[in-house]
Amino acid sequence: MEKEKDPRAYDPATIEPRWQQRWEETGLYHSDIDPARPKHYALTMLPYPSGELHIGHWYAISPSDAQARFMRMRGRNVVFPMGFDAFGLPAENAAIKRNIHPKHWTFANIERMRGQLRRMGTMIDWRREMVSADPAYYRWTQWFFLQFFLNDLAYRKKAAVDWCPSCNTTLAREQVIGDDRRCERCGTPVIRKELAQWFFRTTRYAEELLDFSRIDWPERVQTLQSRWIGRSEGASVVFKTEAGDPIEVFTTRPDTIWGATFLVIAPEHPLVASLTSPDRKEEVEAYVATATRQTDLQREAADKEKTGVFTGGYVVNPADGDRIPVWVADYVLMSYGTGAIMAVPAHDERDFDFARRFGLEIRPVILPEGASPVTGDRMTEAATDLGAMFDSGPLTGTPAGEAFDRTVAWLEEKGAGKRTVSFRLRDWLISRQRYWGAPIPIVYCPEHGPVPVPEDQLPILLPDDVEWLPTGESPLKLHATWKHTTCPTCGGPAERETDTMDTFMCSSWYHLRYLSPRYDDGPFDPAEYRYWMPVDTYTGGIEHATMHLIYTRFFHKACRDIGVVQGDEPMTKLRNQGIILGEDSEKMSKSRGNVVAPDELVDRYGADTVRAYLMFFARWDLGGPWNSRGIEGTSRWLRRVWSMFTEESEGGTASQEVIDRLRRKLHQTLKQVTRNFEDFSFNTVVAALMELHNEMSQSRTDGAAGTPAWREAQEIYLKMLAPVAPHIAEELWERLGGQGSIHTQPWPEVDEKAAAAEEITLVVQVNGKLRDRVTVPVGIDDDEARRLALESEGARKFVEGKEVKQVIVVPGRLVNIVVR
RNA sequence: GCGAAAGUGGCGGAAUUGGUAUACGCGCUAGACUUAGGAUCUAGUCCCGAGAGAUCGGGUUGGGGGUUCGAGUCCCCUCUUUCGCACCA
Repeated sequence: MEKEKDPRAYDPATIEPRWQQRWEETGLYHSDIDPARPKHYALTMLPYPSGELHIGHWYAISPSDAQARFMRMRGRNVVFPMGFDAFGLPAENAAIKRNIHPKHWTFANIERMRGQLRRMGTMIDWRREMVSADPAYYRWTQWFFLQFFLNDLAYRKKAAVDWCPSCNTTLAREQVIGDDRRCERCGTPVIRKELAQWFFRTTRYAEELLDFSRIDWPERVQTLQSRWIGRSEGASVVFKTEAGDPIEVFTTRPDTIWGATFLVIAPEHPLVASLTSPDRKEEVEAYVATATRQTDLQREAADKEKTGVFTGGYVVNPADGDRIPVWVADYVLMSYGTGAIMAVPAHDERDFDFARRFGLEIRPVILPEGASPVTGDRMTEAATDLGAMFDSGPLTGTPAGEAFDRTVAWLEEKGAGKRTVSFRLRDWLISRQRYWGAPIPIVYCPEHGPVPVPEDQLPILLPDDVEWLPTGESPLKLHATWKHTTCPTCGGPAERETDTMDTFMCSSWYHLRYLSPRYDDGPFDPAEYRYWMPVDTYTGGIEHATMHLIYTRFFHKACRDIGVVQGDEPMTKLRNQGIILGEDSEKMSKSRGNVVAPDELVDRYGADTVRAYLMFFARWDLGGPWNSRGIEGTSRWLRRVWSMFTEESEGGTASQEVIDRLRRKLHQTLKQVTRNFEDFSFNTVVAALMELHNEMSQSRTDGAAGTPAWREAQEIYLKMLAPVAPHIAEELWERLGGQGSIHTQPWPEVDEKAAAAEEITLVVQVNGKLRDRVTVPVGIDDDEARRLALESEGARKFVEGKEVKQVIVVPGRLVNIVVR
């Protein structure tokens, strides 16, 4: 069944490798500083070298590449770099499973993925590649850690941290996902562990991170980040224990303070022991022990009935001097606010539930508008709406709108409280008890405590000879010699920090290393920074909204304040692609067997077809299920384009009308494609090119081939096709006799005159319903349009015998006749 | 529970942002070419009704209401799906 190959047929398997090689040889995609041209930094999120590129990588990268190519043709000096986020757990897991060194596994994967990226036909400048696991890179990751340490942005603290028992490491808060608090990577429910760990002070930037006014990021990402940061305005109020110890609480409703009938503190609160009376000691300790042992999953289940225990201690409400009991309950979290709340059951649902359960007093002090007064024992639910204050001492009668401000002012005057803002965001835990990461450049000296490793001793290299089986301790700790060193301060014996850094630390600054990956005097060459930064367009998945995309913004702002970088934001414009699902509309996974392998598709259709189909098959920001039949249509289109450009055709006999129609469609398409590329609306780019191809085919049938207009259409067509399908466009450009590479051609200019129609179809409506269409000259005046509409046959049938009340003329579009 | 996004033919989707709904592609139907077709080409293809026919009428953007000369688009209510957060004081 072997079929004879037609030598004239479109054969991507031949032309694609040929052009890839030629582009590489000529350095077509090298981008260097050029002060004469406006720069454009196009960045797409770097892949993790997991083995090979899957279709999701192609979906993220190839449209981003097309957009970058478009910007280049529009006259920008575009840099489109690529690298590998090469540290991380999968390398260790693979190493354990296959008994190969994580380094070998990782770098073999990188080699393979580089080849795939080349095969994709990307405009990557490979001279700028960075690999985060390369000592030349992580030397500077460690350097950044030192800058943070020296500027009080990194600190070590013993705290209850999230621990993944499967990955055997701590996780940042952001890496714990879902209602059942699972590990972001492996899905195992996390547990709590008390450990001394390194943190970055991300919370110091909480307020600034909420400001998106300088960047063009999707609303969705802004919302996700804002909610993650979780800003609440309120007041901190100090209650005093009978022993005189202050207990600070945070409340968003200071106006309800006269209704506070008890206080609740978290089981981990430092004052639990001192508040507990001897007779309650046993019960309180038992409760605290249980609460601590429980996972957060069990503790934070929202529908769980509230538990708690009375400490036997009391505090004084600073508002009215009332003595109120202190309870311990796990519905109060040590990690938010101050770990203590004033409970106002009348006006807070959680406090209401708790008070009902334990028979505590419910004392209403706010009357929401329209509500009628009730006593506490008759309330069926908390009245959480704002309202006028009553039974509130000197502030009784304060209306809803002023309640908050006046109470805070009153408390401030008394020295009992002040206005504060609380954030949900927590500091970033960066310690990991794993081998395959950048070692934290700290030495512990018995004399001097944690001492930073001097800059000139970086990088702290990872040793190759380790046992990387996870034990819960860092593998570096178990190495015979690695951790033993001397104190940089006193020269005495000391031990290295054996934890490594979260890989999100590596990916927080990779866009800077691309600028000068071999630079030795700093993390990046300042001259390159000045020219290229900030990133103009950043593309990648939305799943990083509250992880990488918060970290990298924090990192940039922190570095700005240290004086390492300039500007307030690292990435000006962000665009997210959606997710490609399997053909069964389920998430792709090996176990489901619904994985689409891009290499097989390239073998069968060629990279250009795969690129074009990925741009065409769905809205880029939404993604959707794969359709293996759909790609045939895109393949067919490129084959037809090939034929249209390569087949000899008679022509030159076309009428002026045919020529005009061709040029109109051509320039209208150019206008649309330009706009769609700017908007990342890739599916309509391809659709428009298909439409224009159809029009050109028709024109050729009508004798347009061989005319100057045909030649113009061919050239513009290829230029518009070039970002989408770079190989076929380049090949056909050469065959057409084009000068140089098509990828360095300027983007064509729209001929507005050609695009404008001489005649338009005027829609005639009667009472808003389409009744006729009339062809009219383009500049027709309203009166004439009205006359033609009223005379049109289609309209007359519906107007006859009725009174014309009104005629609406939308110039160039339609006439609507309103009758009764 | 809170928040966000989406709902358009058999399917993926388009609609210049309030002005011809269903572009483009898949699939399907018929035909041509062919030893053959899961290749290629041509024509057709939202639904209902009438007509031999060209055509003609009616309906249609999850559902219901509203604003407007005119609504897929704006407003209100509602349903469904997806995602994010979830005892955050």
